[in-house]
Amino acid sequence: MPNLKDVAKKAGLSINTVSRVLNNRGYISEKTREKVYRVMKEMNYQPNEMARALFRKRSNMIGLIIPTISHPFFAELTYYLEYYADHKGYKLLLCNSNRNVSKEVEYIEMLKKNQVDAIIMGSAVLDVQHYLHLDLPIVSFDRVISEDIPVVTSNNLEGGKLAARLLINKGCLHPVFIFRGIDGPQHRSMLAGQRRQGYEAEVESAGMEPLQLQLDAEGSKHIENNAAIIAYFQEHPEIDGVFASSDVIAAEVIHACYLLKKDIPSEIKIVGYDDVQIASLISPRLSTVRQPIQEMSDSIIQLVVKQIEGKEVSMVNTFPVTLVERGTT
Amino acid sequence: MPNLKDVAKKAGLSINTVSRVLNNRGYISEKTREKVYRVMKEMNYQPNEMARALFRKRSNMIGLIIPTISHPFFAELTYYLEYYADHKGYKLLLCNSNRNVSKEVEYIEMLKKNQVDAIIMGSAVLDVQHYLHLDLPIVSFDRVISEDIPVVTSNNLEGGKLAARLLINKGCLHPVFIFRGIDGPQHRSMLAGQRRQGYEAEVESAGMEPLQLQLDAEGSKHIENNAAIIAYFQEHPEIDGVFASSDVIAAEVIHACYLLKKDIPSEIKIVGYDDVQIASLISPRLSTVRQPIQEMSDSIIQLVVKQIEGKEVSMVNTFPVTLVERGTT
DNA sequence: CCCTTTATATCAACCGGTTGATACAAAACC
DNA sequence: GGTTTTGTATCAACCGGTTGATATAAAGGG
Repeated sequence: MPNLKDVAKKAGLSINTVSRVLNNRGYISEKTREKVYRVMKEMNYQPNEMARALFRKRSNMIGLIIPTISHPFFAELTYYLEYYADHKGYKLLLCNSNRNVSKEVEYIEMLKKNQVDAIIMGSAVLDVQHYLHLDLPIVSFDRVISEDIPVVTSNNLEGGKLAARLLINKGCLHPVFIFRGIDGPQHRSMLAGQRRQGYEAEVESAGMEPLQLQLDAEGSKHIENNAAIIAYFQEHPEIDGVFASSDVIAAEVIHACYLLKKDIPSEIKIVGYDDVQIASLISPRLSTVRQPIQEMSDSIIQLVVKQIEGKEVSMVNTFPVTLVERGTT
Repeated sequence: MPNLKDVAKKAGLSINTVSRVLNNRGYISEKTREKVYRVMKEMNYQPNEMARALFRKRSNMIGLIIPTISHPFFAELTYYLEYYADHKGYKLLLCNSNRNVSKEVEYIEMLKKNQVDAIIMGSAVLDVQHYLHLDLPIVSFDRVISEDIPVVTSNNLEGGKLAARLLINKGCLHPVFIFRGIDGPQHRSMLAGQRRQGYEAEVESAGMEPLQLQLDAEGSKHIENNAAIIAYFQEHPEIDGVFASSDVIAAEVIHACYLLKKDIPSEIKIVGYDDVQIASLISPRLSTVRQPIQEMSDSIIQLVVKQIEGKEVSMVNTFPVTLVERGTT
């Protein structure tokens, strides 16, 4: 690969002059400029962005840490994050933490060593202290890390209420909230926990008992979840409505119903959360609480860029959710 | 952020000595070594990997270009690619091309400027010529770019045959192959086209006509696909089996059957391709041709690393597929 | 005790760029 | 024509590291 020196030599100029052409700095004659461009094209010269980054102390890279890209929600989120990052001239470094604490620590260190300009945390199992001396712009997703780290989230409380209200309005008398361990009460700071709270509030105010079923956090194997859901349905045959904390869990619930030959929506109604592709792909199509993933991604990137540019940002960025009624209610 | 100079000053040593400790080069006394480590810990020093990369001409970054991370297949592939890359000390730079030619060109240039050590092409709509003067290790996925660029793929021909044979064995008399435009005959070099060929060969040898339905390449909107599938089923009521070129398409077919109240598997049988999460999430669970995504990802990373290290690699790497029979056949 | 090893630390050049200060020439002004 | 202004190109230092060559001191050998 040719470098500036090669270009300069071939053009009969000094390195700095060529660099000046590249950066549009100082006075350069048209003749010189054209010659430089010509030679660059001839040699197929590409500036070394690493060298530039080193000098400028700006890599234009953003580290993205999520539990796993194979989850549809994070896949869609990441798609849009990459889209908006690219628009602003940033590249995305992908990290799957699997919600593993030590992996998260390692990735944060790695990203810092690699001079990313900012980190987007979509997985956050670490304590605040780890972030204090990080000295790097961060945007958190769906979890409050600390008061001075901006967070982007959907209105989970409202989402929980919407889902509960829909089930109630459709005549459910015994709805249950089904969630993964990670989304549960033990992780208070996890904003997704508010889905549960919204659901509880609404169900209680309708004079019903807010039932819950917690699936094993690690048991992402469908079989285990499936067994747990089926067992729960058999123990509680009165259940006639489900609010699942994600569309993927809702799909598992639907499958359990299929196996138990419970008809949807006549015998049991189901509401998911997220509105990812799978929601409109399964049969019947899933009623769900829609998070505006694209807008949220846009916001995340904007917050990242603003912070990098040293501007003020708002700390809590909550996006409205909307109810999407389809075939399961 | 402290740098080597700061560490050296605080430890009362020269920069180079400290660098030697970091790199385990030359003779260093235990005392010196310990002192350096202590000071580094005290200052929370992290070496600047960009500077190291600049000198070593090795960024330890791999560029990944795929159509879109939001497709479940690429999401799972990417999950494992990141996993194995991380194991070998490489980071992944994510690029969604949307199968857009100019995007692909831009991304390739960007990756080159950013000094990635190699590129994994999961999207490849470009001509060979673009890759010729790239002068960078490449591994292609599911598409032969040129003779000297290694490719990793599943045995698509065999997969097509397996699927067709399953449908035939289960008694289908009028099976149809449904695929997206991009996977079709016009892209001969696309190995996924071989799924069709395998299917055709098997169906013909059973004395039946190999029917086909091509969905709009761009119409990734479910609605359009759905309408197309439903229309096809209404025009061809004799259809009693479907081989879909991906699990996502199979899900769309299942949904069309749900709307048309065609019972699966009694009235119509369906086989997908990939065996991604969604296959075991939909109801009934999808029979499909399984690609060994994890092993393929491992192989891709191995090919990448070998090439970076200047070793010889095999050009064609075909992985066996297996039939996974579930509820749709 | 001198000479060779062996251990330890430093000098200086380099990776591929950027940029403030500066030299030099040509054009513009009075 | 001398002086200022403006245009053009170069010098040298820097970003944060790495490394071959070299200097210096301590230990070992005869």
